[in-house]
Amino acid sequence: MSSIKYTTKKNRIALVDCNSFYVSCERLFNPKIQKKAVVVLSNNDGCVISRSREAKDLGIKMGEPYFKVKELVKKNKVEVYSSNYALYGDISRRVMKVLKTFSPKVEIYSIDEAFIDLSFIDEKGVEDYGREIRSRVLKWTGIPTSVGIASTKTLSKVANHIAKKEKAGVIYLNTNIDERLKKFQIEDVWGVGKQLSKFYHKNNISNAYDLKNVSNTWVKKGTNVLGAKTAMELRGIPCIDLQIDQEKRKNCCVSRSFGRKVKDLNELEESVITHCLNAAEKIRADDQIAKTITVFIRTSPFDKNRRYYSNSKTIDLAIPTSNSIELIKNAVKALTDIYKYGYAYQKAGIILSGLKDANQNDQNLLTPLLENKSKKLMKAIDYTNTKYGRYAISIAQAGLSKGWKMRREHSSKIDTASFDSLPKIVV
DNA sequence: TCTGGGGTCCTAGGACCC
DNA sequence: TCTGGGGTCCTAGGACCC
Repeated sequence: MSSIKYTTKKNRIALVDCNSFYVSCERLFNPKIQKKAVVVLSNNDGCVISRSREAKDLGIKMGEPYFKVKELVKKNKVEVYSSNYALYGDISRRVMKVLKTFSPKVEIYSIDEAFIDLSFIDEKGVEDYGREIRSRVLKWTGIPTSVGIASTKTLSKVANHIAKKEKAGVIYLNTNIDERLKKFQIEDVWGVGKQLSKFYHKNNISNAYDLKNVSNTWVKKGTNVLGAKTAMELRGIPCIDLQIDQEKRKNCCVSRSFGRKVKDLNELEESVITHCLNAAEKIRADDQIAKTITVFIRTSPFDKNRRYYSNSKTIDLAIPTSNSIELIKNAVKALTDIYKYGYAYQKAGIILSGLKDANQNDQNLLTPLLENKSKKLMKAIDYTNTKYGRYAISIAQAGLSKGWKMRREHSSKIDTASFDSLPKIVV
């Protein structure tokens, strides 16, 4: 296993994970749903993606299609919310800011969780430190969290999982590790998904302890280097480094399911152009340019009565760019190539890839000339849209009707950037 | 009727070169 | 009839994550 780098230094890593994050965000601004069963739905009100403890206890599963639990929801008076990512993103930034007061080394792993290096904290004091993290985040942001602490990222994930399950708040996985791992199902291990679970079960590895005790060569042969890293980490040998500095994204995807089926090429075009505008704006905000653009469309994979069609087309851009007009031109070309008449489309999207810093684009003599021409226009559009709201300036092809737009029937309409939605206190 | 969206990393295999 | 071998680079697709 010489190919896997690891250190033998004694680490302490905490994983802080917000409890039912989206639900907790909605609860912040709505005291009435504090003790109630609450769920938050994915885009298009499609699936349940966040559940309060009470909703979990009712048997509502993560990722379950909303229409399948509608009856249950009605019967038990579950509060239902469409997702509000602007709000969750804002609260997330506040939580992360608090976490950074506890350690110089914080990896923001997702919208609702972060790894924190606590190696500098004494072993005896680390559990108390974890409790302090919980209470400060709760006090300063109102968001409840669970904290798992262990010697590797994978083990801190295990500890966090246990903390949530046992409602313990903080778990420091330091003693009786093997006993804990024996009760930890293999499919719950970080990095073990559906396929790997199947493979491990077939080979009589059914819990984390089993995986910890098989040979590295065997794991690597049967899976890949990531599988072997997971096994090593379960042994307490750190193989997955903390990623402190936020690297810029390498791809940028914007896609949506439609609120209703779409057959018409013009409507598909409108949606693709709208996605294109959003993606271009995103990468410009990071000062990036794209090398290629991919357009994809598909019909519903769940509709058994109709033939499934899914296709995508990637275009290499002659000159990498973040220019909306240029990107749209290529997107429309790609869409026309893959569009087939007669299908009821369910989703469309675009992916900008091969992203790099705009100022690195120097291999082409023409580049500065062409880029400058449009840079000012793009800047003006971005500025206006930030100041006066999304879509203040758009382009005509993006359409105005947008009959294909997604459903959002349960929005709380909370906007933390707007005074209108601040809670009112009546005295 | 109604099933999300946005990422990362790894690997196999093709293209290409000498 | 007989059609090298080894290296690099790139990409599509798969698996995983939240």
